[in-house]
Amino acid sequence: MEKIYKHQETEGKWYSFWEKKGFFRAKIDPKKEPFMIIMPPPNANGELHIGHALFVTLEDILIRFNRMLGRPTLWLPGADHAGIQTQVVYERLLEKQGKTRYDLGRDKFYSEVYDFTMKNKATMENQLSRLGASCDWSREKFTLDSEISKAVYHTFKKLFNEGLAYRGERLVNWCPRCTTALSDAEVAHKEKEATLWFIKYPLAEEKGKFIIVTTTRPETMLGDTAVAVNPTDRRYKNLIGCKAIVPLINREIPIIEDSVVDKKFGTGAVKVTPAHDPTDFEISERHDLKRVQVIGFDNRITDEGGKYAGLKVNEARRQILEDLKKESLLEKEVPHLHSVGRCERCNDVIEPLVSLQWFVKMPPLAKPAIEVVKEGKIKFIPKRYEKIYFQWMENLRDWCVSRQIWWGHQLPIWYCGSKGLSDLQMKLNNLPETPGCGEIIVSTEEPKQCPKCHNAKLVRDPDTFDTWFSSGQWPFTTLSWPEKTQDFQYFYPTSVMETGYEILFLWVSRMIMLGLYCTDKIPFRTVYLHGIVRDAKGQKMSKSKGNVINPLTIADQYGADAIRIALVFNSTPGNDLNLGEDKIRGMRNFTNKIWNIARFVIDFKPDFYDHKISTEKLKLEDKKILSELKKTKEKVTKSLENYRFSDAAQILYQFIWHQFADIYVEKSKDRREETQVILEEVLKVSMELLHPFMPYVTEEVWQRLPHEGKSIMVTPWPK
RNA sequence: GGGUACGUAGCUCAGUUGGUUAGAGCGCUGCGUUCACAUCGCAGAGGUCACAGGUUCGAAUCCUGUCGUGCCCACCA
Repeated sequence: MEKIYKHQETEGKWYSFWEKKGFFRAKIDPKKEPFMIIMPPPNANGELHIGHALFVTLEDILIRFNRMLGRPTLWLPGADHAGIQTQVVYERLLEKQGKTRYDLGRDKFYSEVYDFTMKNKATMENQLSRLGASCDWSREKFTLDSEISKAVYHTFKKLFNEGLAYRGERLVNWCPRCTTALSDAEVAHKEKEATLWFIKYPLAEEKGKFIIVTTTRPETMLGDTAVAVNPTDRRYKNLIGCKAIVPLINREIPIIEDSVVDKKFGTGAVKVTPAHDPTDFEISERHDLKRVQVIGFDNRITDEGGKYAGLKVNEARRQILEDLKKESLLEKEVPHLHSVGRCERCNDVIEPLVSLQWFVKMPPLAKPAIEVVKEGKIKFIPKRYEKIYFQWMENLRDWCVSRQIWWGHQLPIWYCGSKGLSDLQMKLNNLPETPGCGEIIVSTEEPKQCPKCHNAKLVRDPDTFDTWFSSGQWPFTTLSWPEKTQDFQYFYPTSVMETGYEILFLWVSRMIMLGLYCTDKIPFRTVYLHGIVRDAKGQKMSKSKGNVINPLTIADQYGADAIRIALVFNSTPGNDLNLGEDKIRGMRNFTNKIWNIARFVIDFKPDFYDHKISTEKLKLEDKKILSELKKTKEKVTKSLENYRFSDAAQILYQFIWHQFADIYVEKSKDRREETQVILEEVLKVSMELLHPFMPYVTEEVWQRLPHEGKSIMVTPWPK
């Protein structure tokens, strides 16, 4: 054997060996209890990053461990079309060529993005393989596969028929850059230093007197339809019911009372802009106020804004402040810290706007989803995330599932004639007006005509589903639901959902809700949440900081085994982990240590030695290493059963390096004929225990030792 | 404002229901290469477990408070 272990030569060899032998393919055995993980489908719009390497490692450890335990084991891989994110990525590529999606048109854009996605998907599959992912490629799925789409439509139809999906005009989070509505979960709030302006609104009845309101967004005053104060605020008691005048546009608006107003904030009087602020929208519902939309979907002031019409929001703000100053209506301005919502995908500032969208009612879906966790039917690791989950689930607003983008599942909704569409949809998609009765038809297949008026010219809703609406059904759509296939019957509910804590709300909660709703069963029994991989100093990895560790480059350099074990060594569930090249190098050294123990054991060929361990001949050191091996077996098994990957890895590291190599191997040197069989046994079992963590080097060594069976991968877990 | 987590060796972090001299990796110091491995070995230094109280026979671990840090959520006009 060579002096140095060459991962470049072994890794590819063993992966294709395993694949050819069909070891990744799950086989149903009704007599045995299955183990199954649905792989969180990576977004097919780029390459794998270190976060993917972490999930591959954790899931592959669980999969290989359970497979060796003899359970029929399925790890189902997939890829996500990742709606908005992919569309943003592709639009940025187009931008470099000076183009927009509108230059291509919907069909061409879709097919280009499709090709782009397929290319990325193929790259990622290759990268997953390189990391040793022992998933069942024969069952691979993509979120836009036709059966998956059908299942997604089926679910929506069910929701619609049962009154849980509805269309409504609501205040939604609007991303001007993506030109789409977003769900609450897709908006990231960040604190920002801003200004709080105090603006004088003249009183209509008393000349020369004012009520002073405070705002961080003076430009929205164009859409003010009231001034609100707290009912218990004595300062304004006799103004309630009076009128104020919105400066610059001279609109007369009522002064009203509403308990949502905080007396202590600013002057205690707030301007109410129902069309552009969630709180104000609610006030308008309580007081039946008009909603004047002054900011358009293009982020410019609408015609309602009088002389400011057509200005961009920022320009309008500057102009309005200037004009207010001229009229001496700007009382003062003070620095103010407040949070601004941004689009999670493109980072543009979110504009709350009223628009007609499709929603899914949350409370009826959330209730059972809370119960199954409370009852312990689904367990979270670590447990503290259960509390975070409850808090979120108990305060859910209805879920806006329609997106005004082109990349994704187009809504399975048809309207009889264009009047079913909103003005926004007509404009964004440049659609012609067509006659019809306006009937709404939700169907998994294109309907031939309107059931009401028999009009055959139906218009399909141009919007697409929120990506998370389809991925929220991933645990069962991948198993061919709603058909009750053998795979579905046998493997569902799945065993573990292993994913990052950052998508607890976006994804995990939706899977639980939709899983229960669609299948009447929990989608998985355990939720294991991992943290974010940071650099050696705990900084978030980013291209601009130049501290990104590319898992594939690192795997080339140090081996997939090294990066895998580095990712679990000394890290804990639910917490972020720091990873530097030093740590990976250290694990490469561990790989080489294993290799050299193997050289010592395997390259020695005594003329004769007994191939069975005979208890009478055992010396103290032999007994010691064998009993340590036994303890190691027990501890590693227990740790893996309890998802304590780091413990298991450290136990093995300590045992192999410090007890086996440093002590026993040294002591064995004087009496090789007697110890050879023990060396072989200890090494073989060590490899088997380590295999889930470091699949390649363990296979390479195992194959060179006396063994039964074809591969370490399918050998029984040491007892 | 609410929630949650963290503060342990120079650095990065483990430490599962409280129990003997508190651990690992990297780094550091000294010595050592024919004889598996310098991607190595041997020996070693280094911590009042943020701080202050409390519970206990016993606390890094449980409780209360203080200081500091991170993250999440929220209708912070």
